[in-house]
Amino acid sequence: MSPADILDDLQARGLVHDATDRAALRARLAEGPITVYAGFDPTAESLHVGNLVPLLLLRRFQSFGHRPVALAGGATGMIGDPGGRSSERNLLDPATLDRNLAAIKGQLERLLDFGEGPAQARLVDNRDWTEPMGVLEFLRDVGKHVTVNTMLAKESVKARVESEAGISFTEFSYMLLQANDYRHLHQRLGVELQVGGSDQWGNITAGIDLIRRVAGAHTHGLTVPLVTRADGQKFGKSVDGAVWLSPEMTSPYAFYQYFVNVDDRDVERFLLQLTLLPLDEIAEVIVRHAAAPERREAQQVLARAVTGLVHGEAEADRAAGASRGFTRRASDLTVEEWEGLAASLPVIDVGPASVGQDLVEVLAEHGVVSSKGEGRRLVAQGGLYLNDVAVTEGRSLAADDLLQGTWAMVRRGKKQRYVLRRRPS
RNA sequence: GGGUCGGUGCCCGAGUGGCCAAAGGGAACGGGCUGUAAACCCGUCGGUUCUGCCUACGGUGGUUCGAAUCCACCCCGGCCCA
Repeated sequence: MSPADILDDLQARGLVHDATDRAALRARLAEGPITVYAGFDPTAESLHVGNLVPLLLLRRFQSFGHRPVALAGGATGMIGDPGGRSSERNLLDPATLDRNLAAIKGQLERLLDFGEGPAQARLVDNRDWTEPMGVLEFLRDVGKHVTVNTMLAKESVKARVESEAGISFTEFSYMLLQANDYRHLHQRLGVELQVGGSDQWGNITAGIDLIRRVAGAHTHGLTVPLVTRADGQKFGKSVDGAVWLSPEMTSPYAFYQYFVNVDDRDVERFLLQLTLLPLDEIAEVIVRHAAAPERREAQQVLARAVTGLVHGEAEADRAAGASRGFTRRASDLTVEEWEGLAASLPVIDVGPASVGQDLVEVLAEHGVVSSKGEGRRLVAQGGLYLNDVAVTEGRSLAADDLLQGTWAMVRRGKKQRYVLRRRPS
C-alpha cells in the first residue's frame, strides 16, 4: 500500500469530516511519508473514549508509513479551548495540570509505536516552546500575523462572543497558541499535516494561515467527525460518567461492557471508526450480524477490538471472559472463575462481621447503593439479586450465601454486577 | 462605582408567610417486553431508628406562633449606565 492510500481508508471509514485542498494533500502524500501531528489537552486525569478517534487517527497514519507526533498540551491546557463550550473554563492549578499531563503522556505512548524506525512516533509538550516565549515576542511573531477579524469569524469564538457570558481574552488567545504550535512543529520537526476532531477545524486553519504568512509554506489540515450515538446520548458517557482510557478510572471490564451494549444502529460505524480492523473483515461481521442480531457478534467484536487497543490483549481477554460470565449462574462458578471475575468486576470486600448483617446495610456501607433508603427501594422494586435470586425485604447476608465459603454475586438491576468477597480472618 | 434583575433538589424551572421535602420537565435508577439492542409501558427518585424526626431553597443575623417566601447586611452572577 502506498502512503497516499491512507486517504481512501479514512474516506471508506467515514473519518474525513473536513480537509484542506484534498487534491494537494493527496499529491503530497503520494510523494512519500509525511509528518503529522494531533494535540491533546490535559483537562482531565485521563483521556476518554471521545479522544479515541483522533488518537487512532495518528496510529492509522503511522500504519501507512507516516510519522506521527502526539502533542500533550501543557501550555494550551492552561488556557482552555473556547470551542464547543458555552461558558468560560476554570483554570487548572499547576499541580493538577502536571498530574494530568503525566497520565496522558502514558496513554499516548500506549497507542503509538515509539520504536526505532522511519515512522517512529514522537511525543512533545507545547510548554517547552511556549513557556520561554515572552509577551512581546508572542505579540510580534504570532499576533501580528493574525487579524482579530478572522479570529472573530471562527465558529468556536463566534458562538461565545454572541453568548451572554462572553469570552475572556485568555480563551480568545487559545487559537493563537495552537497556531503557534503548528508553526513551531512545522519548522522544527517538518510537520506538514495537523489532524484533530471536527471542533479543531478553526484552530487548525489558523495554524495553516500563520505558517503561510511567516514561512510561505503550504501545510495541510484534516479533521474527523465527532462520534455520535443513534439514541442522541453523548458518545462515551456511561452509567458512572465518562468512559475513560485509564484502567483506574474505568475498569477494562466496564470499558468492554460499554461497547458490548452499543446500539445496533451504531455498531458498524464504531467498528469502522474505533478499530483498526480491515474493511473487508468488518463487512463480513456486519453481514453475519444482520442475519442474527440477537447474537450480538458485532458488538463483541467491537468491544474486544477497542479494549485490546486501549488495555492490551490480556486485559481484553479477561474482560471478554467476565462479560460472558454474564449468562453463567453464580453457583456454577469455580474458585478460579471467581478470582477471574474479581479481577474484572468491582469487588465488595466484607469482613466476618458482615455475615448476618442486613444485606442492604452492607451494600450501603460499600457504596453499591448511595443510602439505605435507596437500597430498600431497590429491594422493594425487585431490583437486587444475590447469587441470581431476587433479594427480599429484610434479607441478611448468611454464611450459606458465600459460595466456596468466600464468594457471592451481587447484581443490581440487569447489568450492574459486583463480586462480594469475604476477607479471611 | 451607580441602577436593575436574579441565585430553589443532579440539571432546567414553578413556588412570594402556614395546605412545601417544595409543581412540572429532563437526567438517573428499578420493573415489564426483549437480544447484555431499540422503541414502548409502569414505578421510584433528600436522609433516617419512617404515620415521626432530621437536613435542605447563595451566606449570616433578624421579624413571626410559623419563613424558600418578609427585613438587614454580605457573597456570587446577568443586563444597562459610567
